[in-house]
Amino acid sequence: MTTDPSTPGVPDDAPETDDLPEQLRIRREKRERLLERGVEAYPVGVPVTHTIAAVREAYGHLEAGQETQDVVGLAGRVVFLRNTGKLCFVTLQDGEGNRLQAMLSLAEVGEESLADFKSDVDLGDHLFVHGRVGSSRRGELSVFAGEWRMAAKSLRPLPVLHKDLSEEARVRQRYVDLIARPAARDMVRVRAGVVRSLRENFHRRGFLEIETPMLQTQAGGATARPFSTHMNAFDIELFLRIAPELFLKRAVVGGVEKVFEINRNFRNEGADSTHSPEFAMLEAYEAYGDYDTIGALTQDLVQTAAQEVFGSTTVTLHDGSEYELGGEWPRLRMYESLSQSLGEEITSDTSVEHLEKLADRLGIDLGNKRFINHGKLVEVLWEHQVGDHLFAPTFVCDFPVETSPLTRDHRSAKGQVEKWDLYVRGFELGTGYSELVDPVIQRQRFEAQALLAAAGDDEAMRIDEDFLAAMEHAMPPSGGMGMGIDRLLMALTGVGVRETILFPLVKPQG
RNA sequence: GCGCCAUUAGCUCAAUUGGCAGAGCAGCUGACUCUUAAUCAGCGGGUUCUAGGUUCAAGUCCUAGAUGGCGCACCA
Repeated sequence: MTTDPSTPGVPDDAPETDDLPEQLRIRREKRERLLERGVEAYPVGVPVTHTIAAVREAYGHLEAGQETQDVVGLAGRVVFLRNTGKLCFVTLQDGEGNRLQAMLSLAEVGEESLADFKSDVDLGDHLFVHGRVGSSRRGELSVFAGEWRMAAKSLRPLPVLHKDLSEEARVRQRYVDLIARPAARDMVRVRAGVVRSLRENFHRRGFLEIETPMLQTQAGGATARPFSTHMNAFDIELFLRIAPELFLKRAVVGGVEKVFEINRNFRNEGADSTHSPEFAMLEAYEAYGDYDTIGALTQDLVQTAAQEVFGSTTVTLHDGSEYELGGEWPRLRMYESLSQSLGEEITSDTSVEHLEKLADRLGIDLGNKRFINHGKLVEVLWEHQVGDHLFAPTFVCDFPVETSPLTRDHRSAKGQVEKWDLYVRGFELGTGYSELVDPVIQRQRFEAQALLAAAGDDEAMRIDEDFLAAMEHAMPPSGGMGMGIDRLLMALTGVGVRETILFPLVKPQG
Protein backbone atom coordinates (compact mmCIF):
# COMPACT_ATOMS: atom_id res chain seq x y z
CA MET A 1 0.00 0.00 0.00
CA THR A 2 1.62 3.18 -1.11
CA THR A 3 -1.44 5.36 -0.90
CA ASP A 4 -4.12 6.42 1.52
CA PRO A 5 -6.41 3.40 1.85
CA SER A 6 -9.57 5.44 2.28
CA THR A 7 -9.07 7.18 -1.04
CA PRO A 8 -5.84 6.04 -2.64
CA GLY A 9 -4.26 8.94 -4.41
CA VAL A 10 -7.37 11.04 -4.13
CA PRO A 11 -7.44 14.14 -1.97
CA ASP A 12 -10.89 14.45 -0.42
CA ASP A 13 -11.39 17.92 -1.84
CA ALA A 14 -10.04 17.18 -5.32
CA PRO A 15 -12.26 19.27 -7.60
CA GLU A 16 -10.90 17.75 -10.80
CA THR A 17 -10.33 14.18 -11.80
CA ASP A 18 -7.22 15.03 -13.80
CA ASP A 19 -4.85 14.02 -11.03
CA LEU A 20 -6.39 10.62 -10.47
CA PRO A 21 -4.54 7.46 -11.34
CA GLU A 22 -5.49 6.48 -14.86
CA GLN A 23 -7.73 3.56 -13.98
CA LEU A 24 -9.78 5.55 -11.48
CA ARG A 25 -10.19 8.43 -13.91
CA ILE A 26 -11.34 6.18 -16.73
CA ARG A 27 -13.98 4.50 -14.60
CA ARG A 28 -15.35 7.86 -13.53
CA GLU A 29 -15.56 8.80 -17.19
CA LYS A 30 -17.47 5.60 -17.92
CA ARG A 31 -19.94 6.50 -15.21
CA GLU A 32 -20.38 9.90 -16.80
CA ARG A 33 -20.96 8.29 -20.18
CA LEU A 34 -23.71 6.12 -18.73
CA LEU A 35 -25.41 9.15 -17.24
CA GLU A 36 -25.11 11.11 -20.48
CA ARG A 37 -26.91 8.27 -22.28
CA GLY A 38 -29.67 8.54 -19.70
CA VAL A 39 -28.66 5.26 -18.07
CA GLU A 40 -28.37 5.03 -14.32
CA ALA A 41 -24.99 3.92 -12.99
CA TYR A 42 -26.63 3.09 -9.65
CA PRO A 43 -30.28 2.19 -10.30
CA VAL A 44 -32.59 1.73 -7.34
CA GLY A 45 -32.93 -1.89 -8.34
CA VAL A 46 -32.78 -4.45 -11.11
CA PRO A 47 -35.46 -7.10 -11.83
CA VAL A 48 -33.71 -10.15 -10.45
CA THR A 49 -35.72 -13.36 -10.76
CA HIS A 50 -33.12 -15.94 -9.78
CA THR A 51 -29.96 -16.16 -7.76
CA ILE A 52 -26.82 -17.49 -9.37
CA ALA A 53 -26.95 -20.42 -6.99
CA ALA A 54 -30.56 -21.18 -7.94
CA VAL A 55 -29.72 -21.25 -11.65
CA ARG A 56 -26.74 -23.51 -11.01
CA GLU A 57 -28.95 -25.78 -8.92
CA ALA A 58 -31.78 -25.96 -11.43
CA TYR A 59 -29.78 -26.14 -14.66
CA GLY A 60 -26.48 -27.68 -13.64
CA HIS A 61 -27.40 -30.85 -15.48
CA LEU A 62 -27.54 -29.26 -18.97
CA GLU A 63 -25.21 -30.81 -21.46
CA ALA A 64 -22.83 -28.88 -23.67
CA GLY A 65 -24.72 -26.96 -26.32
CA GLN A 66 -28.11 -27.60 -24.73
CA GLU A 67 -30.37 -24.56 -24.57
CA THR A 68 -33.66 -23.94 -22.76
CA GLN A 69 -36.43 -21.42 -23.29
CA ASP A 70 -36.42 -20.56 -19.57
CA VAL A 71 -35.76 -16.87 -19.07
CA VAL A 72 -34.05 -15.52 -15.95
CA GLY A 73 -32.90 -12.14 -14.65
CA LEU A 74 -29.88 -12.24 -12.43
CA ALA A 75 -27.18 -10.00 -11.07
CA GLY A 76 -23.66 -10.35 -9.76
CA ARG A 77 -20.24 -8.80 -9.65
CA VAL A 78 -18.20 -9.01 -12.86
CA VAL A 79 -15.12 -11.13 -12.16
CA PHE A 80 -14.15 -12.18 -15.69
CA LEU A 81 -14.66 -10.38 -18.95
CA ARG A 82 -13.85 -11.71 -22.40
CA ASN A 83 -14.95 -9.53 -25.25
CA THR A 84 -14.52 -11.35 -28.54
CA GLY A 85 -15.90 -9.18 -31.29
CA LYS A 86 -19.54 -10.09 -31.79
CA LEU A 87 -19.83 -12.45 -28.82
CA CYS A 88 -18.92 -11.35 -25.29
CA PHE A 89 -18.49 -13.50 -22.22
CA VAL A 90 -18.86 -12.18 -18.70
CA THR A 91 -18.70 -14.11 -15.44
CA LEU A 92 -20.80 -12.89 -12.53
CA GLN A 93 -20.09 -13.75 -8.91
CA ASP A 94 -22.39 -13.58 -5.89
CA GLY A 95 -21.42 -12.92 -2.29
CA GLU A 96 -20.76 -16.57 -1.56
CA GLY A 97 -18.46 -16.89 -4.55
CA ASN A 98 -20.95 -18.71 -6.79
CA ARG A 99 -20.27 -17.83 -10.40
CA LEU A 100 -22.25 -17.94 -13.60
CA GLN A 101 -21.33 -16.95 -17.12
CA ALA A 102 -23.44 -14.75 -19.35
CA MET A 103 -23.02 -14.57 -23.11
CA LEU A 104 -23.95 -11.46 -25.05
CA SER A 105 -24.17 -11.96 -28.78
CA LEU A 106 -24.61 -9.31 -31.44
CA ALA A 107 -27.63 -11.20 -32.72
CA GLU A 108 -29.45 -11.07 -29.37
CA VAL A 109 -28.56 -7.74 -27.79
CA GLY A 110 -28.04 -5.65 -30.91
CA GLU A 111 -25.14 -3.60 -32.17
CA GLU A 112 -25.55 -0.54 -29.97
CA SER A 113 -26.08 -2.41 -26.71
CA LEU A 114 -23.12 -4.68 -27.38
CA ALA A 115 -20.87 -1.72 -28.15
CA ASP A 116 -22.00 -0.03 -24.91
CA PHE A 117 -21.32 -3.21 -23.01
CA LYS A 118 -17.78 -3.39 -24.32
CA SER A 119 -17.02 0.22 -23.58
CA ASP A 120 -18.78 0.68 -20.24
CA VAL A 121 -18.60 -2.59 -18.30
CA ASP A 122 -15.50 -3.28 -16.21
CA LEU A 123 -14.27 -5.96 -13.89
CA GLY A 124 -15.79 -5.25 -10.49
CA ASP A 125 -19.09 -3.76 -11.71
CA HIS A 126 -22.38 -5.19 -10.52
CA LEU A 127 -24.18 -6.29 -13.66
CA PHE A 128 -27.71 -7.43 -14.41
CA VAL A 129 -28.41 -9.76 -17.30
CA HIS A 130 -31.71 -11.10 -18.61
CA GLY A 131 -32.06 -14.02 -20.98
CA ARG A 132 -32.39 -17.73 -21.60
CA VAL A 133 -30.53 -20.35 -19.60
CA GLY A 134 -28.39 -22.78 -21.53
CA SER A 135 -25.04 -24.40 -21.82
CA SER A 136 -22.32 -23.08 -24.10
CA ARG A 137 -20.81 -25.29 -26.78
CA ARG A 138 -17.92 -25.79 -24.41
CA GLY A 139 -20.32 -26.91 -21.69
CA GLU A 140 -20.31 -23.80 -19.49
CA LEU A 141 -23.67 -23.08 -17.88
CA SER A 142 -24.65 -19.64 -19.17
CA VAL A 143 -27.32 -17.04 -19.54
CA PHE A 144 -27.81 -16.16 -23.20
CA ALA A 145 -28.50 -12.54 -22.51
CA GLY A 146 -30.97 -10.53 -24.53
CA GLU A 147 -30.48 -7.55 -22.29
CA TRP A 148 -27.92 -6.18 -19.84
CA ARG A 149 -28.00 -3.32 -17.34
CA MET A 150 -25.50 -1.74 -15.05
CA ALA A 151 -26.53 -2.62 -11.47
CA ALA A 152 -23.74 -0.61 -9.77
CA LYS A 153 -20.65 0.86 -11.41
CA SER A 154 -17.33 0.21 -9.66
CA LEU A 155 -15.02 3.20 -9.72
CA ARG A 156 -11.98 1.27 -8.62
CA PRO A 157 -10.27 -1.67 -10.29
CA LEU A 158 -10.45 -5.12 -8.77
CA PRO A 159 -7.13 -6.57 -7.62
CA VAL A 160 -5.64 -9.50 -9.50
CA LEU A 161 -7.89 -12.43 -8.66
CA HIS A 162 -5.26 -15.06 -9.31
CA LYS A 163 -2.97 -13.98 -6.51
CA ASP A 164 -3.80 -13.34 -2.87
CA LEU A 165 -3.75 -9.79 -1.64
CA SER A 166 -0.86 -8.88 0.63
CA GLU A 167 -1.65 -9.51 4.29
CA GLU A 168 -1.88 -5.82 4.99
CA ALA A 169 -4.23 -5.12 2.10
CA ARG A 170 -6.47 -7.99 3.19
CA VAL A 171 -6.99 -6.46 6.58
CA ARG A 172 -7.17 -2.80 5.57
CA GLN A 173 -9.57 -3.44 2.71
CA ARG A 174 -11.44 -6.50 3.87
CA TYR A 175 -14.29 -5.77 1.46
CA VAL A 176 -11.86 -6.33 -1.42
CA ASP A 177 -10.44 -9.39 0.30
CA LEU A 178 -13.98 -10.80 0.51
CA ILE A 179 -14.51 -10.31 -3.20
CA ALA A 180 -11.16 -11.77 -4.15
CA ARG A 181 -10.38 -14.57 -1.71
CA PRO A 182 -12.60 -17.58 -1.08
CA ALA A 183 -11.00 -18.26 2.31
CA ALA A 184 -12.01 -14.76 3.44
CA ARG A 185 -15.62 -15.41 2.45
CA ASP A 186 -15.54 -18.79 4.17
CA MET A 187 -14.26 -17.32 7.42
CA VAL A 188 -17.24 -14.98 7.71
CA ARG A 189 -19.61 -17.90 7.34
CA VAL A 190 -17.63 -20.27 9.55
CA ARG A 191 -17.52 -17.69 12.30
CA ALA A 192 -21.24 -17.00 12.04
CA GLY A 193 -21.88 -20.75 12.13
CA VAL A 194 -19.71 -21.27 15.20
CA VAL A 195 -21.33 -18.43 17.13
CA ARG A 196 -24.76 -19.70 16.16
CA SER A 197 -23.83 -23.22 17.28
CA LEU A 198 -22.64 -21.92 20.65
CA ARG A 199 -25.84 -19.94 21.19
CA GLU A 200 -28.10 -22.79 20.17
CA ASN A 201 -26.21 -25.21 22.39
CA PHE A 202 -26.69 -22.89 25.37
CA HIS A 203 -30.35 -22.39 24.55
CA ARG A 204 -30.91 -26.15 24.37
CA ARG A 205 -29.41 -26.37 27.86
CA GLY A 206 -31.71 -23.69 29.24
CA PHE A 207 -29.12 -20.91 29.55
CA LEU A 208 -30.24 -17.30 29.17
CA GLU A 209 -28.14 -14.88 27.16
CA ILE A 210 -27.75 -11.46 28.75
CA GLU A 211 -25.72 -8.34 28.02
CA THR A 212 -23.71 -6.72 30.78
CA PRO A 213 -22.03 -3.31 30.83
CA MET A 214 -19.16 -2.48 28.53
CA LEU A 215 -18.64 0.89 30.20
CA GLN A 216 -17.70 0.31 33.80
CA THR A 217 -16.58 2.56 36.64
CA GLN A 218 -14.11 -0.14 37.56
CA ALA A 219 -12.77 -2.71 35.13
CA GLY A 220 -12.78 -6.06 36.91
CA GLY A 221 -13.04 -9.79 36.39
CA ALA A 222 -9.57 -10.30 34.93
CA THR A 223 -6.01 -9.15 35.37
CA ALA A 224 -5.36 -6.81 32.46
CA ARG A 225 -4.85 -3.15 31.70
CA PRO A 226 -8.11 -1.51 30.63
CA PHE A 227 -8.86 1.24 28.13
CA SER A 228 -10.16 4.34 29.87
CA THR A 229 -12.50 7.04 28.68
CA HIS A 230 -14.39 10.00 30.08
CA MET A 231 -18.11 10.45 30.55
CA ASN A 232 -19.08 14.09 30.20
CA ALA A 233 -22.50 14.00 31.85
CA PHE A 234 -21.21 12.62 35.17
CA ASP A 235 -17.69 13.99 34.68
CA ILE A 236 -16.17 10.67 35.68
CA GLU A 237 -13.54 8.35 34.28
CA LEU A 238 -14.96 5.15 32.84
CA PHE A 239 -13.28 1.99 31.69
CA LEU A 240 -14.07 -0.37 28.86
CA ARG A 241 -14.63 -3.77 30.33
CA ILE A 242 -11.86 -6.33 30.40
CA ALA A 243 -14.31 -9.13 31.32
CA PRO A 244 -18.05 -9.49 32.04
CA GLU A 245 -17.48 -11.83 34.98
CA LEU A 246 -18.43 -9.63 37.91
CA PHE A 247 -21.73 -8.62 36.31
CA LEU A 248 -22.64 -12.12 35.23
CA LYS A 249 -22.12 -13.21 38.85
CA ARG A 250 -24.38 -10.42 40.03
CA ALA A 251 -26.98 -11.88 37.67
CA VAL A 252 -26.51 -15.35 39.20
CA VAL A 253 -26.96 -13.84 42.68
CA GLY A 254 -30.22 -12.35 41.43
CA GLY A 255 -31.45 -15.73 40.24
CA VAL A 256 -30.40 -15.88 36.60
CA GLU A 257 -28.90 -19.23 37.41
CA LYS A 258 -27.80 -20.46 34.00
CA VAL A 259 -26.48 -17.50 32.11
CA PHE A 260 -24.09 -16.69 29.30
CA GLU A 261 -22.85 -13.72 27.33
CA ILE A 262 -21.07 -13.50 23.99
CA ASN A 263 -19.67 -10.02 23.59
CA ARG A 264 -16.58 -7.90 23.23
CA ASN A 265 -13.83 -7.36 25.81
CA PHE A 266 -11.15 -4.71 25.51
CA ARG A 267 -7.61 -4.98 26.83
CA ASN A 268 -5.03 -2.25 26.47
CA GLU A 269 -2.12 -4.55 25.79
CA GLY A 270 0.00 -5.80 22.94
CA ALA A 271 -1.43 -6.88 19.61
CA ASP A 272 0.08 -9.85 17.79
CA SER A 273 -0.97 -12.97 15.95
CA THR A 274 -2.85 -14.28 18.99
CA HIS A 275 -3.98 -11.04 20.65
CA SER A 276 -6.34 -8.31 19.51
CA PRO A 277 -7.14 -5.24 21.65
CA GLU A 278 -10.83 -5.95 21.22
CA PHE A 279 -11.86 -9.56 21.16
CA ALA A 280 -15.07 -11.53 21.40
CA MET A 281 -15.52 -13.47 24.60
CA LEU A 282 -17.94 -16.11 25.75
CA GLU A 283 -18.58 -16.43 29.47
CA ALA A 284 -21.09 -18.75 31.11
CA TYR A 285 -22.14 -19.48 34.69
CA GLU A 286 -24.11 -22.41 35.96
CA ALA A 287 -25.52 -22.42 39.47
CA TYR A 288 -25.01 -25.70 41.28
CA GLY A 289 -22.31 -26.66 38.85
CA ASP A 290 -18.55 -26.68 39.42
CA TYR A 291 -15.38 -26.72 37.35
CA ASP A 292 -16.00 -30.31 36.33
CA THR A 293 -19.51 -29.76 34.99
CA ILE A 294 -18.46 -26.55 33.29
CA GLY A 295 -15.47 -28.34 31.77
CA ALA A 296 -17.74 -30.99 30.31
CA LEU A 297 -19.95 -28.20 28.95
CA THR A 298 -16.96 -26.48 27.37
CA GLN A 299 -15.77 -29.64 25.68
CA ASP A 300 -19.23 -30.16 24.25
CA LEU A 301 -19.50 -26.55 23.06
CA VAL A 302 -16.30 -26.89 21.04
CA GLN A 303 -16.97 -30.37 19.74
CA THR A 304 -20.56 -29.59 18.78
CA ALA A 305 -19.48 -26.42 16.99
CA ALA A 306 -16.90 -28.39 15.01
CA GLN A 307 -19.45 -31.05 14.22
CA GLU A 308 -22.16 -28.58 13.16
CA VAL A 309 -19.93 -26.33 11.10
CA PHE A 310 -17.47 -28.81 9.60
CA GLY A 311 -19.37 -32.07 10.01
CA SER A 312 -16.58 -33.61 12.08
CA THR A 313 -14.56 -33.13 15.24
CA THR A 314 -11.47 -33.73 13.13
CA VAL A 315 -10.87 -30.31 11.63
CA THR A 316 -8.68 -29.43 8.67
CA LEU A 317 -6.48 -26.46 9.40
CA HIS A 318 -5.39 -23.68 7.10
CA ASP A 319 -2.05 -25.37 6.36
CA GLY A 320 -3.81 -28.58 5.31
CA SER A 321 -3.01 -30.51 8.48
CA GLU A 322 -5.70 -32.21 10.52
CA TYR A 323 -6.41 -31.59 14.18
CA GLU A 324 -8.38 -33.92 16.42
CA LEU A 325 -10.89 -32.27 18.74
CA GLY A 326 -12.94 -35.37 19.44
CA GLY A 327 -13.02 -37.68 22.45
CA GLU A 328 -12.52 -36.97 26.14
CA TRP A 329 -9.91 -34.29 26.67
CA PRO A 330 -7.30 -35.29 29.25
CA ARG A 331 -6.92 -33.43 32.55
CA LEU A 332 -3.45 -32.53 33.66
CA ARG A 333 -2.85 -31.27 37.18
CA MET A 334 -0.52 -28.29 37.21
CA TYR A 335 1.54 -29.11 40.31
CA GLU A 336 1.72 -32.80 39.45
CA SER A 337 2.83 -32.29 35.86
CA LEU A 338 5.33 -29.64 36.88
CA SER A 339 6.75 -31.89 39.60
CA GLN A 340 7.00 -34.76 37.16
CA SER A 341 8.85 -32.70 34.55
CA LEU A 342 11.25 -31.28 37.14
CA GLY A 343 11.85 -34.58 38.87
CA GLU A 344 11.10 -33.06 42.25
CA GLU A 345 7.96 -32.41 44.26
CA ILE A 346 6.56 -28.88 43.87
CA THR A 347 3.73 -27.97 46.23
CA SER A 348 2.02 -24.83 47.41
CA ASP A 349 4.59 -24.85 50.23
CA THR A 350 7.60 -24.67 47.91
CA SER A 351 9.35 -21.41 48.71
CA VAL A 352 9.64 -18.45 46.35
CA GLU A 353 13.42 -18.62 46.76
CA HIS A 354 13.55 -22.23 45.65
CA LEU A 355 11.26 -21.59 42.67
CA GLU A 356 13.43 -18.67 41.61
CA LYS A 357 16.47 -20.92 41.81
CA LEU A 358 14.72 -23.47 39.59
CA ALA A 359 13.78 -20.79 37.07
CA ASP A 360 17.35 -19.55 37.03
CA ARG A 361 18.67 -23.07 36.49
CA LEU A 362 16.27 -23.51 33.54
CA GLY A 363 17.42 -20.26 32.01
CA ILE A 364 14.06 -18.52 32.43
CA ASP A 365 14.46 -14.75 32.47
CA LEU A 366 12.43 -13.34 35.35
CA GLY A 367 13.91 -9.89 34.92
CA ASN A 368 10.84 -8.42 33.29
CA LYS A 369 8.34 -10.16 35.50
CA ARG A 370 7.33 -7.77 38.18
CA PHE A 371 5.42 -8.59 41.36
CA ILE A 372 6.64 -12.14 41.38
CA ASN A 373 5.11 -14.50 43.93
CA HIS A 374 4.71 -18.22 44.45
CA GLY A 375 1.75 -18.52 42.09
CA LYS A 376 3.27 -16.57 39.24
CA LEU A 377 6.52 -18.52 39.57
CA VAL A 378 4.71 -21.85 39.44
CA GLU A 379 2.80 -20.75 36.35
CA VAL A 380 5.95 -19.48 34.63
CA LEU A 381 7.77 -22.71 35.39
CA TRP A 382 4.80 -24.79 34.29
CA GLU A 383 4.47 -22.96 30.98
CA HIS A 384 8.16 -23.44 30.28
CA GLN A 385 8.23 -27.10 31.30
CA VAL A 386 4.80 -28.31 30.22
CA GLY A 387 2.54 -25.73 28.63
CA ASP A 388 4.79 -24.87 25.73
CA HIS A 389 4.83 -28.52 24.68
CA LEU A 390 1.08 -29.16 24.83
CA PHE A 391 -0.57 -29.71 21.46
CA ALA A 392 -3.63 -31.94 21.86
CA PRO A 393 -6.66 -30.43 23.64
CA THR A 394 -5.93 -30.55 27.37
CA PHE A 395 -7.53 -29.25 30.54
CA VAL A 396 -4.81 -28.01 32.86
CA CYS A 397 -6.22 -28.16 36.38
CA ASP A 398 -5.75 -26.75 39.86
CA PHE A 399 -3.82 -23.51 39.80
CA PRO A 400 -2.03 -21.64 42.60
CA VAL A 401 -4.38 -19.42 44.59
CA GLU A 402 -2.42 -16.17 44.22
CA THR A 403 -3.11 -15.79 40.52
CA SER A 404 -6.79 -16.69 40.64
CA PRO A 405 -8.55 -14.20 42.92
CA LEU A 406 -12.07 -15.12 41.77
CA THR A 407 -11.75 -18.89 42.10
CA ARG A 408 -12.69 -20.98 45.13
CA ASP A 409 -10.12 -22.93 47.12
CA HIS A 410 -9.65 -26.50 46.05
CA ARG A 411 -11.88 -28.90 47.94
CA SER A 412 -8.86 -31.08 48.84
CA ALA A 413 -5.56 -29.57 47.66
CA LYS A 414 -4.18 -26.90 49.95
CA GLY A 415 -3.03 -23.63 48.38
CA GLN A 416 -4.69 -24.48 45.08
CA VAL A 417 -7.92 -23.40 43.45
CA GLU A 418 -10.46 -25.27 41.36
CA LYS A 419 -9.56 -23.80 38.01
CA TRP A 420 -8.70 -25.21 34.60
CA ASP A 421 -7.19 -23.67 31.53
CA LEU A 422 -8.03 -25.31 28.25
CA TYR A 423 -5.01 -25.57 25.96
CA VAL A 424 -5.60 -26.26 22.28
CA ARG A 425 -2.78 -26.34 19.74
CA GLY A 426 -0.49 -24.85 22.34
CA PHE A 427 -2.46 -21.75 23.19
CA GLU A 428 -4.96 -21.02 25.91
CA LEU A 429 -8.44 -21.30 24.50
CA GLY A 430 -10.52 -20.93 27.64
CA THR A 431 -10.68 -21.15 31.39
CA GLY A 432 -13.13 -22.49 33.94
CA TYR A 433 -13.64 -22.25 37.69
CA SER A 434 -15.52 -23.51 40.61
CA GLU A 435 -16.52 -19.96 41.44
CA LEU A 436 -15.51 -18.33 44.69
CA VAL A 437 -18.82 -17.47 46.35
CA ASP A 438 -17.70 -16.84 49.95
CA PRO A 439 -17.89 -13.03 50.22
CA VAL A 440 -15.50 -12.88 53.16
CA ILE A 441 -12.76 -14.78 51.35
CA GLN A 442 -13.54 -12.80 48.20
CA ARG A 443 -12.90 -9.59 50.13
CA GLN A 444 -9.58 -10.97 51.38
CA ARG A 445 -8.58 -11.88 47.83
CA PHE A 446 -9.41 -8.37 46.64
CA GLU A 447 -7.40 -6.90 49.49
CA ALA A 448 -4.39 -8.97 48.45
CA GLN A 449 -4.84 -7.69 44.92
CA ALA A 450 -5.14 -4.14 46.21
CA LEU A 451 -1.75 -4.50 47.86
CA LEU A 452 -0.25 -5.49 44.51
CA ALA A 453 -1.99 -2.53 42.89
CA ALA A 454 -0.64 -0.21 45.57
CA ALA A 455 2.81 -1.58 44.84
CA GLY A 456 2.37 -0.51 41.23
CA ASP A 457 0.94 -3.58 39.51
CA ASP A 458 -1.46 -1.88 37.11
CA GLU A 459 -3.01 -5.20 36.14
CA ALA A 460 -4.02 -6.12 39.66
CA MET A 461 -7.70 -6.12 40.54
CA ARG A 462 -9.30 -3.40 42.65
CA ILE A 463 -11.73 -3.90 45.51
CA ASP A 464 -15.21 -3.82 44.01
CA GLU A 465 -17.58 -2.94 46.87
CA ASP A 466 -20.73 -3.18 44.79
CA PHE A 467 -19.75 -6.66 43.64
CA LEU A 468 -18.95 -7.69 47.20
CA ALA A 469 -22.32 -6.40 48.36
CA ALA A 470 -23.95 -8.58 45.74
CA MET A 471 -21.93 -11.59 46.87
CA GLU A 472 -22.94 -10.92 50.47
CA HIS A 473 -26.51 -11.62 49.38
CA ALA A 474 -25.24 -15.17 48.69
CA MET A 475 -24.39 -16.57 45.30
CA PRO A 476 -25.19 -20.27 44.91
CA PRO A 477 -22.27 -22.63 44.36
CA SER A 478 -21.47 -22.33 40.67
CA GLY A 479 -19.21 -23.29 37.84
CA GLY A 480 -18.12 -20.67 35.35
CA MET A 481 -16.18 -20.63 32.11
CA GLY A 482 -14.76 -18.20 29.61
CA MET A 483 -13.58 -18.78 26.07
CA GLY A 484 -12.24 -16.45 23.41
CA ILE A 485 -14.41 -16.64 20.30
CA ASP A 486 -11.59 -15.45 18.06
CA ARG A 487 -9.33 -18.07 19.54
CA LEU A 488 -11.95 -20.75 19.07
CA LEU A 489 -11.96 -19.84 15.38
CA MET A 490 -8.18 -20.03 15.38
CA ALA A 491 -8.33 -23.46 16.96
CA LEU A 492 -10.89 -24.67 14.44
CA THR A 493 -9.22 -23.24 11.33
CA GLY A 494 -5.55 -22.65 12.11
CA VAL A 495 -5.46 -19.04 10.93
CA GLY A 496 -4.17 -15.98 12.85
CA VAL A 497 -6.46 -13.86 15.00
CA ARG A 498 -6.58 -11.02 12.46
CA GLU A 499 -8.03 -13.41 9.91
CA THR A 500 -10.80 -14.50 12.28
CA ILE A 501 -11.85 -10.91 12.94
CA LEU A 502 -13.56 -9.36 9.95
CA PHE A 503 -12.39 -5.83 10.66
CA PRO A 504 -9.48 -5.98 13.10
CA LEU A 505 -8.03 -2.78 14.48
CA VAL A 506 -5.17 -1.59 12.27
CA LYS A 507 -2.83 1.27 12.86
CA PRO A 508 -3.66 4.28 10.73
CA GLN A 509 -1.12 4.94 8.02
CA GLY A 510 1.02 8.05 7.96
C1' G B 1 8.80 -1.99 24.53
C1' C B 2 13.52 -4.44 21.93
C1' G B 3 15.74 -6.79 17.50
C1' C B 4 15.62 -8.43 12.30
C1' C B 5 13.34 -7.97 7.49
C1' A B 6 10.15 -5.48 4.07
C1' U B 7 7.63 -1.03 1.54
C1' U B 8 8.68 0.08 -6.41
C1' A B 9 2.42 1.08 -11.66
C1' G B 10 -4.65 -0.23 -9.86
C1' C B 11 -2.95 -5.59 -7.90
C1' U B 12 1.20 -9.24 -7.32
C1' C B 13 6.23 -8.71 -7.80
C1' A B 14 11.49 -7.91 -10.52
C1' A B 15 15.60 -4.37 -11.10
C1' U B 16 23.28 -7.42 -11.18
C1' U B 17 28.69 -3.43 -8.36
C1' G B 18 25.50 3.14 -7.05
C1' G B 19 24.82 4.19 -13.89
C1' C B 20 18.26 5.35 -18.92
C1' A B 21 12.65 2.07 -13.35
C1' G B 22 10.67 -3.34 -15.62
C1' A B 23 7.23 -7.91 -16.02
C1' G B 24 2.48 -10.48 -15.48
C1' C B 25 -2.44 -9.34 -14.64
C1' A B 26 -5.46 -4.87 -14.88
C1' G B 27 -6.21 -0.23 -18.30
C1' C B 28 -6.57 2.27 -23.37
C1' U B 29 -6.98 1.66 -29.17
C1' G B 30 -7.87 -1.97 -32.94
C1' A B 31 -9.10 -7.33 -34.68
C1' C B 32 -12.00 -11.72 -33.52
C1' U B 33 -19.71 -15.19 -32.70
C1' C B 34 -17.84 -20.43 -27.85
C1' U B 35 -14.28 -17.70 -24.49
C1' U B 36 -13.27 -19.35 -19.53
C1' A B 37 -6.20 -16.40 -15.91
C1' A B 38 -9.09 -16.09 -24.06
C1' U B 39 -5.74 -14.81 -28.11
C1' C B 40 -3.21 -11.30 -31.56
C1' A B 41 -1.21 -6.16 -32.81
C1' G B 42 -0.21 -1.43 -30.84
C1' C B 43 -0.18 2.32 -26.70
C1' G B 44 -0.30 4.61 -22.08
C1' G B 45 0.41 4.29 -16.75
C1' G B 46 5.69 5.78 -11.37
C1' U B 47 6.17 11.33 -5.23
C1' U B 48 10.47 3.74 -6.01
C1' C B 49 6.61 4.92 1.94
C1' U B 50 8.14 10.11 4.04
C1' A B 51 11.94 13.84 5.38
C1' G B 52 16.95 14.86 5.31
C1' G B 53 22.12 13.46 3.90
C1' U B 54 26.53 11.33 0.91
C1' U B 55 27.63 11.29 -4.48
C1' C B 56 29.00 13.58 -11.08
C1' A B 57 24.92 10.07 -10.40
C1' A B 58 20.56 6.91 -5.25
C1' G B 59 14.98 2.18 -5.94
C1' U B 60 20.07 0.75 -4.36
C1' C B 61 24.49 3.80 0.52
C1' C B 62 23.81 6.80 5.53
C1' U B 63 20.37 9.19 9.47
C1' A B 64 15.50 9.91 11.38
C1' G B 65 10.41 8.79 11.00
C1' A B 66 5.74 6.00 9.17
C1' U B 67 3.33 1.36 8.12
C1' G B 68 3.58 -3.97 7.78
C1' G B 69 5.66 -9.02 8.76
C1' C B 70 8.57 -12.23 11.92
C1' G B 71 11.15 -13.23 16.61
C1' C B 72 11.60 -11.82 21.90
C1' A B 73 8.95 -9.47 26.10
C1' C B 74 3.82 -8.73 28.08
C1' C B 75 -0.94 -10.92 27.71
C1' A B 76 -6.02 -14.21 26.65
